[in-house]
Amino acid sequence: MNDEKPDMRTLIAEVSLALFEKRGFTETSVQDICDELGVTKGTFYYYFASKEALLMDIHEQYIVTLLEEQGKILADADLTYREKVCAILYMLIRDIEKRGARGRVFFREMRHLNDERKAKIVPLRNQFRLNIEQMVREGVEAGAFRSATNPKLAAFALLGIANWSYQWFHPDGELSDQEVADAFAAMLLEGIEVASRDR
Amino acid sequence: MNDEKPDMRTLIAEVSLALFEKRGFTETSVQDICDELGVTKGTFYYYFASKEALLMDIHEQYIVTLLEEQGKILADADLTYREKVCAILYMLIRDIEKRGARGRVFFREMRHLNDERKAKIVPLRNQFRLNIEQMVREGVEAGAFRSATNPKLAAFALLGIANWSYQWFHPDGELSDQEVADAFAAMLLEGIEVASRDR
DNA sequence: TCCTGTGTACTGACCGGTTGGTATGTTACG
DNA sequence: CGTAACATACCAACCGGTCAGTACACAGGA
Repeated sequence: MNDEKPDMRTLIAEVSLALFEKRGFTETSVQDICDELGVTKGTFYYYFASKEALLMDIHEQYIVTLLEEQGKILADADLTYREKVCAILYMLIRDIEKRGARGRVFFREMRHLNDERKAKIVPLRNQFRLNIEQMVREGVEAGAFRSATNPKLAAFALLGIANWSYQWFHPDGELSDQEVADAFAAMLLEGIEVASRDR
Repeated sequence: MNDEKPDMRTLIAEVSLALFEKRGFTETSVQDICDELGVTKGTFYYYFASKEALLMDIHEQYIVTLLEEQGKILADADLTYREKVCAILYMLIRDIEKRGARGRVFFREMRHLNDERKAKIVPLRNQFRLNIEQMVREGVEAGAFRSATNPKLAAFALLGIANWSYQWFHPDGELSDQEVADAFAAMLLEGIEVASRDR
């Protein structure tokens, strides 16, 4: 019903996000944002205390949503450890299409938050990684993953593969998000080498 | 003998690199660089045509050296495909210690180059990836890697794993660069899952 | 040996333009 | 009539970059 609620604050955040992604945080002036919306700086500072507060908003929203989605996957008792790896990878790759801009801004512009604000975001970001690490650890204990697996490094590898996709993956390319996620999961789970080892 | 040749141009580049890494390209003013060196802006612009020209210098030096090193590894006929994967990974991880600042600046600040300059760097950057892709393709043909392997995605996975390390790896941590590289190579080559599939 | 010319390396003052941010109106509406 | 939602005008600080001028080393001619 009330589908159209302009909500200037949200509008500012959305437009800013697009500009931050395209040109970067520092390279986007408050004036640029206002020009894009056809308002003046008075409006901006009526809704946000500072340019940095706006950036904080974007960061908080992104990581919190991400953690929620991850939580659902990891808590799902019906999934095997293999399926959890697939699901996390798919979630991150698909994410590029869904909230790619948010993700790119998140990784690239975090350093522009002041220390106090960073201290709120970084633990959340780390939590995301630690959750994966914990899942791998349990997978090792449950016998699903090799005993030689270092859970910490496995988590970093998974995140590296997924997050690096932000640099090249386009949803309208030759491979779909699902295909890419599946291929990555296969590599991480089974490796690319033909068997020539004892097991 | 003539070990000590101050060479102001090199000095400026070194100091700038450190500042760019710490604070970012845009956030580092030419004045900051000059203050650090105790010279004036006139000196800076005597040696560099612009702030961006300096950034280009840093980029060019980095990617060219990297491509050279990679070439040596990939051209080495004595190495197996497995060893080549290990060597590339080790090269990139060890690189973090050796020229970590250069690498971080390279990935983060490339967008501040103008189109013309980017057109010189991007192909070199792509070449690095394509070389890995080609190596994987040959490995598949030679029967060293699974036939199901997508060389393009495998190259992206390898680069993702290695390049993401820039975000967390510290050479003085609990794991050495060699250990990390080996563990990553094992994951990519053999996977983390225990065998439960047909092959 | 002295004088003079010349290029290098650098200084310091300055430019127009932009920045994030603010103080103070003005307007529309409940 | 009061308050929420803006507009307007402005600020000091800073930005990348320019430019005329200069200290000094060194070369060469007399």
